[in-house]
Amino acid sequence: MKSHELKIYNSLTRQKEIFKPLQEGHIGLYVCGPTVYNNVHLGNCRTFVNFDLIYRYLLHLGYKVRYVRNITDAGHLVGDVDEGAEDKIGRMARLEQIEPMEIVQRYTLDFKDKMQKLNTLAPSIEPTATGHIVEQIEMVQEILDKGFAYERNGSVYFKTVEFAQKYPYYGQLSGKKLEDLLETTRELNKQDEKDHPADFALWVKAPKEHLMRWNSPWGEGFPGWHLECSVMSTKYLGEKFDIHGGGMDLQFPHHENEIAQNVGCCGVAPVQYWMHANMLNMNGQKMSKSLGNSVEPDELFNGTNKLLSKAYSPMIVRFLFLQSHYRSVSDLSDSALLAAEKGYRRLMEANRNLEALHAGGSSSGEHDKHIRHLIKEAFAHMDDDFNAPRALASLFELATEINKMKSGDIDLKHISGDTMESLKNTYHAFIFDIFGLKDETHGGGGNGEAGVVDGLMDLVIALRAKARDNKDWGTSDQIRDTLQKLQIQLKDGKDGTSWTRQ
RNA sequence: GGUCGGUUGGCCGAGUGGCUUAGGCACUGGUCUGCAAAACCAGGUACAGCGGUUCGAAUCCGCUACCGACCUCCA
Repeated sequence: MKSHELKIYNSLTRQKEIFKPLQEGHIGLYVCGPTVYNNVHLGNCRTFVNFDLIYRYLLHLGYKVRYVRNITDAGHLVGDVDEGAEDKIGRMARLEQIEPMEIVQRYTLDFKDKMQKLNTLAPSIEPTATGHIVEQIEMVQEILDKGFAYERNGSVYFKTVEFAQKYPYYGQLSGKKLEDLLETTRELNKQDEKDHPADFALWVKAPKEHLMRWNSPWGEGFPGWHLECSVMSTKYLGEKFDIHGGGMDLQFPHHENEIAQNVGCCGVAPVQYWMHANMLNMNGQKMSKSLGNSVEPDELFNGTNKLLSKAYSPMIVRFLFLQSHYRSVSDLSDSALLAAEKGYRRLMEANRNLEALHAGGSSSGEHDKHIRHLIKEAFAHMDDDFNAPRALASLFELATEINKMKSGDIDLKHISGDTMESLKNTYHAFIFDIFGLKDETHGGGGNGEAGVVDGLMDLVIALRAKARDNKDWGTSDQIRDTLQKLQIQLKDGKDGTSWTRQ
């Protein structure tokens, strides 16, 4: 365990707090995952990359983390329960005339594919709502037993108002007052069977045409959307656990209701630190199909969208996400992606330059001190509510130092071996372990071909060097131009030629 | 309408009371180079508007304008 003082912004208290796990050295982390009724939304990707960063940093600090991220494959409705709401997955299944579980399978695979491309670590557990119907029914029963729910025509609703009167919790997370909620909620319409508009469904009676249905003590139905997270976090992380995350838009009502369910069932507030990741815009506006500024992850990776001038690899997208803080709105645009690509390449280049450097002397001068300071600073920024953009800025300042060492502007004699080693460790840890980036500017595209490509390139570069020694510019340029067409760029420097993929 | 958040230089994006030159991209100058590209080094521009608190505010308070989120099960 590293001795860091980690601060986390807690949505519940609206301030940064020093992080203390419930159990020394262990962390329970729950993140609300996707509803698999469609290709994963790019904004959703940002949220999961942000929590991947958080997960990775906690691991880096030496914590044992149990990271649970659910997959919602039932219960998430389109429209309003009272007006013939339809399950999102059931709806897609009906439209495409296939089984709901085919929808679930298709989009779960899509989701995992994108998560893998973005180099996120797999969670420890990825439970599904349909895999926990029994547990959900049990929790509904417990809440009924505690008196915080009522059955009505085969559905079960949570008594929000009574709950709010007994416990001080309701509205705390989202900063809402129940009176305001009641005031602004629509008039009760005649079909509404709930006692209060703020009551929400724990179990919903399935209409005749509803595809996804299970038996329960209250008849055939399906679980309310908020319930699965309460059930699965409790089952895998306990009644109280450390961190619960999700997108900002889940804060209300999803997370607020989740707390109510947990407290109503178990009598304790479930979460120590609530964390919410902010939204992703496209060209300054919310990404939406109606605005015509929607971009799918695949379109981004393939460059098949009108709003983009070219394809951007997943690592560039990940880098872009790292450049803004998780609690800030981030704006995606073609120019932002182009800028991210350049920045990403500069960072990777600096890292390769660093790897080729060898530790210098014993004396330590001004630059040695500066480098040590920047290293310390980079970690301090991560400790301050996972401030990746600031940590990244420190790495870029170190990049300048690295490049100066390479060019000889900084004499390696004035850099101690310890500092050099610490610098290499820091760079490696940040880029690959914490930021979760991969160097796509070199190598053979996986499959263990990197070594072969490197060897071939060494050969080609050596042959070209020979031609250049003979002033055979024709051959030299032929090699350079042919490689360029293969997206490989040769870079003639003072101390030989290097190359990168474009 | 209610609640909450935001408005930083050409663009993106950090920063919450006094030096942060934040950083990235773009731009300009230079270095390197057979030519070129790339790379590297160096440099400038900002804190929505008005008023207040303070010795001192991008940072705190108030008002105005604009943008956004949630409230209506899009992360």
